[in-house]
Amino acid sequence: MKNNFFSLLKKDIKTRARIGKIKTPNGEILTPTFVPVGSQATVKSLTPQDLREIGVQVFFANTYHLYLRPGVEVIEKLGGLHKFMNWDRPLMTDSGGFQVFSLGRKNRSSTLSPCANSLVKIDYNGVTFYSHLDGSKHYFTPEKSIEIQQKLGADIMIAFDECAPYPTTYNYAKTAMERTHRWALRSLEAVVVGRRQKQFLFGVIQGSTFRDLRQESAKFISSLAFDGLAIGGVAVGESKKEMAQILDWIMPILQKEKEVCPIHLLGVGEIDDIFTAVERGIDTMDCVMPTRLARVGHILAKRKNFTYDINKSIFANDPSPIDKNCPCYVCHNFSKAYLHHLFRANELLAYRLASYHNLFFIEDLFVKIREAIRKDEFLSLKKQWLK
RNA sequence: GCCAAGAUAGCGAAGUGGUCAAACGCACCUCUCUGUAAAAGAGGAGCCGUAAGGCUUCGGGGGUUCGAAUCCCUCUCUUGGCA
Repeated sequence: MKNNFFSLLKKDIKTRARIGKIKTPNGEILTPTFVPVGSQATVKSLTPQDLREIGVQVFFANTYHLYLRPGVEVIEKLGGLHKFMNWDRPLMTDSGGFQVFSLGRKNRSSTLSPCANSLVKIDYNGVTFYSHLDGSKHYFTPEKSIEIQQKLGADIMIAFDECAPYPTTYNYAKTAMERTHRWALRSLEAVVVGRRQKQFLFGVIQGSTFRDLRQESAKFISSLAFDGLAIGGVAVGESKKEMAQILDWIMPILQKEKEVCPIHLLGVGEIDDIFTAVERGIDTMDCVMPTRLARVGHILAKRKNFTYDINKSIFANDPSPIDKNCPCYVCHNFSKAYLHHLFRANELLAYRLASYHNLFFIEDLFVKIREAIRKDEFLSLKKQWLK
């Protein structure tokens, strides 16, 4: 089964896990895969060459960040995002919706509605927000987000949505979802085909932790002419059980309504979540986790909690690699003691080596996952990792 | 040898009669991080205790005072200057 954009290569016989291929003007993406986050047109501390070595197929830049700095015009003049940062593989841009809402939520007690504080004002048309850089006032609409994303020129764009906070009331979740739906329609209409090279657009499903809302959202968004689907509003504070539940509610609907269509999970990426998501049919997922943890010295490894803190003094004299089972460049060339030292000394190489390894670890896991699905062994791989 | 300045928790450095178990920075310890305002953030940090609280601290010793890191005497050491 295939269309021009996405093809399904293999379905797991026991779960909804599947292997697919996304075809973009800048190359193909074999799924399931991880999408590292590089909001400011960089996966922090890593070069495009590093990313290639690691096996990164696609990463996730951000409309909000790039719009505020350096500005869309700058990137447009310099030939678009790919050229600007010299990344010639697939690229996604987030709509900026998440930032507008989550950054505005400065006061954490005001979780019921982002409007409870003054930094963000939502109206029927869009969102007024203030720059975290200089406090300047800006207005985003679905059309504006799409316009920026088209100028940036990523292969895959995300429709402008409202991510309701957690916890929230049923009524607010419904309001945010309905707004997301209206904005989805407008996002679709805003796309100017042929403006740049072909860009694909993903619609976002919302509905918080409410079953009927999630299902309604899944049906509505998948009924539209999006190239792909994205699930938003998860990993925002709800339990892992709730997140799995949400996927259980909506994935069958999405896969039925839009049979040949990639499904992205927004903002999820802890190791157990990866299995949860892939098992339910998720094709791509982005997350800051591996890169953010790396920068504070939390090293991913196949052990309890899948992470440990290289800053701990017990590693000061440890000659072993940071992950003895990992074939990556860092694990092949440096000791725990060395990385420990780099972190203690605040040396820049610390962030780079840790980020390199952590991303490699995740990418390598996805290689294993794809291999397992191919052999119908996904569940046994999962069992082996999450015992 | 004389004169001057100084000695505060691992280091640096506030404090100059009570609100000081002692600011602040670094280092240290613990925890947190899921569509990146993140090379971040929160907390701890004399000793005992989960806590309430108790006990011992501001170079050593002695004194004044209801009360001293803070005032006085003395010793030791450090740093300048003069011989």
